[in-house]
Amino acid sequence: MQQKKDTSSSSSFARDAFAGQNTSDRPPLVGKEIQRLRQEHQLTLDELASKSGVSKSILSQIERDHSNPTLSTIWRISQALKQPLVDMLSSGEEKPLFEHLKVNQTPVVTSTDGKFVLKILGTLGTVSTLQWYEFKAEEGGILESESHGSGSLENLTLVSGKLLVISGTESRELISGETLRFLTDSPHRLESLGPEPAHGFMVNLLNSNESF
Amino acid sequence: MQQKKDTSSSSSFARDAFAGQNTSDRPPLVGKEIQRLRQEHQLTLDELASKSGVSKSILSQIERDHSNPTLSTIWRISQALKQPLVDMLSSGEEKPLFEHLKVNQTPVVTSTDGKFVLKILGTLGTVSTLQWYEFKAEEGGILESESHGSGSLENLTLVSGKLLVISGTESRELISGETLRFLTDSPHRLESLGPEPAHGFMVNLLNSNESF
DNA sequence: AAATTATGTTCAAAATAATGAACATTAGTT
DNA sequence: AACTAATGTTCATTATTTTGAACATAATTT
Repeated sequence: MQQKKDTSSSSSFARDAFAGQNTSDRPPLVGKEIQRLRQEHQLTLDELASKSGVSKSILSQIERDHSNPTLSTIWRISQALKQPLVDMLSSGEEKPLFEHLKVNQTPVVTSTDGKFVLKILGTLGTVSTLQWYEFKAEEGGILESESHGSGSLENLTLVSGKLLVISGTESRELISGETLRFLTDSPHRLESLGPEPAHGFMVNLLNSNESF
Repeated sequence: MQQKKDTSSSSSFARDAFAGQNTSDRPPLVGKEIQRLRQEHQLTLDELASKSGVSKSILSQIERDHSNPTLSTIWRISQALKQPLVDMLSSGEEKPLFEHLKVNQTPVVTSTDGKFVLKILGTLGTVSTLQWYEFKAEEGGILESESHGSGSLENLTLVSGKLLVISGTESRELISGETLRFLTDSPHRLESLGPEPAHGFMVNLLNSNESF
């Protein structure tokens, strides 16, 4: 309806609201990524405009981060470029190609008796949480865990040794090479039966959000 | 192209452009999800408004999908609700992460020379796909992989041996006990440097390229 | 070089998202 | 019930995005 008298009109956005790099305290800047994808697809602004239904003028501005696009606009662009919307947004934030954890940087959890050692290899948390570990336990080593919340799932793979798994009232014995999945709604316990040390991997899916 | 005039004030958006469910041919409807999160945090519209800096009137409309929010608006809301922006967009429509666990569609990763052995420990697929493996590779064993799709993440932990990881133009050398995470947007390659066989664990988060 | 074509950028106008205040509705009290 | 307080919705206005057309700038052809 009404326009700023200021003739610099369209560029106020970038300077005022989103100036600078995306230091994760600002909305993601999608411009460069959109431009990259467009050029990768060998499309001109005109072509992308007709494919997406978004005018080429606003495409031009969005690519230069001179506009704060609407959800529907971003979505139409993402469709035309066959790129998941979510990817387009997150790729604005630059992520390092490698993350290299040295031996002493890997978090280790040890049971009270020192016989059960759990190395936390990675975690990933968003809606639900994912964690994975390597574990080593000499004979008699025991790991006790509380419930991880309803719907949480534990996946154990034994590389060597023997392991007794007790969850709630049930129990299983695992031998080398076997994998076991079970719900961790209730407290559970791992016990190395020996004689050789138990060694294996564990992947846990923790259900953080109740929903449904 | 997009919208007609339709004089009836502010609600033309939902009816004309976004009516109905998000059947993945429309932009995601974030309203319900935002409302859910707000209520989960026990916030009123007023409180969320002051926390996020977004006016409560537009919050009300967004929650009812009567407005097509701007990227910066969605972002400010996501910040106030401590929810990754990307999650808010994708969780609008998709199901909970672990409904059913199927051991199916095991990804085909073939060692070129037979010296690299991948044991598939588990897979879990929904919005994004999770796979984990144990691997063993004698000296000189090479595993080549294509890109797993944008946003995919590979997590390698080496239990023993030496491993050379090349992704795109960069490379790293892993020794026993170390962990490496990297994006697998581009083709990548693992090579066992020996002399003892490389043995380790791998967790892959694959980004499914559909939806939105 | 001039003319033509292809591509990207700016301009004024129209559409619509965002705001603050008034209004409506529910929930809790007297 | 009537009153109040709390919360959510609509209204009028303002601020911005989006559009289509005009403009600018290369790149190619004549």
